[in-house]
Amino acid sequence: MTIKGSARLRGRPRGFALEAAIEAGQHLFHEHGYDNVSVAALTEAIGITPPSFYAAFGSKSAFFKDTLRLYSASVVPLDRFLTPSASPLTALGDMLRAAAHAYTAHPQRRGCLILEHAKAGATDWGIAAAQIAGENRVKVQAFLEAADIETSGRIADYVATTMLGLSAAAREGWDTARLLAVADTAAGALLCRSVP
Amino acid sequence: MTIKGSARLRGRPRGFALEAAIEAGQHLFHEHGYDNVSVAALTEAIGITPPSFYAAFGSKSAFFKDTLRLYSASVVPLDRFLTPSASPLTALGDMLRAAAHAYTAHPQRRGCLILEHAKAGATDWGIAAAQIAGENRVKVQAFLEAADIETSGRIADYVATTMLGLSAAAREGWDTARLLAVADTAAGALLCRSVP
DNA sequence: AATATTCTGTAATGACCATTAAAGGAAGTG
DNA sequence: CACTTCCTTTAATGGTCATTACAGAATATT
Repeated sequence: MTIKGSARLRGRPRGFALEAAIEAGQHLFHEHGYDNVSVAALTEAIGITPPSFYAAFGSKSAFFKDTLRLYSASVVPLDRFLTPSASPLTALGDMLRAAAHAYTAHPQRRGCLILEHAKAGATDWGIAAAQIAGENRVKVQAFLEAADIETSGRIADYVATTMLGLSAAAREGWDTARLLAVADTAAGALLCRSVP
Repeated sequence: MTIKGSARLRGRPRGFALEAAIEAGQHLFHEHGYDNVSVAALTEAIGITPPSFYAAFGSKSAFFKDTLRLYSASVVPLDRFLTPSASPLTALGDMLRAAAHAYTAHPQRRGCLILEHAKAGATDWGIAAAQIAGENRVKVQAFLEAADIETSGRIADYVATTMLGLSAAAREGWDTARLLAVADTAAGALLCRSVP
């Protein structure tokens, strides 16, 4: 019944797959939010008991950070859009449109797992989410600076705010078409008077 | 020690002011969010004990709805901007700039109390917040339709999303200048290619 | 086979949560 | 003054929460 074989380990083998457990937790956190997901709900979804959960992941917040890592590595392909191919501002518009799609792709799990957890106060899991969000904003700004775009900070802030708005609107239940129209409008704003 | 005299009432008079209590609760909810404010914290801030709280307000969520009403009646002067004075799109831009200011006016209590609570799942307090947010969006759209602006729904959605983004960015700690620059960019987008 | 090591299950821990039962206090009405 | 009505206080209620002792089970090493 062993599943993941990094092998070489001594004692009783783990009876469940780490990655599948993290994915199940990611889905729960994404749908309901950190505070509304209990450890009991997590262990039931994974199919294990609390001691197995704590032996494998340490704590609820540490497990949440694992799901954050999996999410940012798999769901948000930021670097796919930040390539020096076409016009940089067009690329950002495409990124906004992709976000509009991604944030409404699954009827549950609306919005962005990272952004929706980045406003929590001083909790360590909120800080972790805010840090990833900040790193992504820095990537956007660096991408603009590399393309010699003036007011890169201002445009990066505008894009980041629009992503926050799209994520929040998705969580309020807006459908793909409405979010896509908003992304189109924002993308047009980038092209129109980007350096006022 | 009676404070508010609606008089005419029979029994022992209430030992605290209703409105001051609601304002204190509004500040706590705004700073920490509904779930992170316990009834114990509320009663301590007000200076009363739980039974007085429940006798006066019924429940925590009913009290929160009271704070929502006070907030939307006092803090968000939406109708101030939706007057048929200048250009409608300019008015919306001014509204966005005012939001950027309001959402960062108090170092605690960042963002919009209503918008930040409008994404909660099926809780009655979340539904109440979402309803107020929806009503405000309808007001914006009606304002645009009254001015014979085409694609009023699309523009209302763009403005609503921008407000959501501004509120979320404020909660992440952005200062007034950054939010104001974002609002300027969004306001420019409204004027530039509003009917694409 | 013996032992060390790691996982798993049952069941509990203490903390906090929203809410309330019961009794006493303060005002009005008769 | 007697009585009703409403507020306030103390102290509890049952529930859920994240986390963990403890004992048993499964694997590796010796």
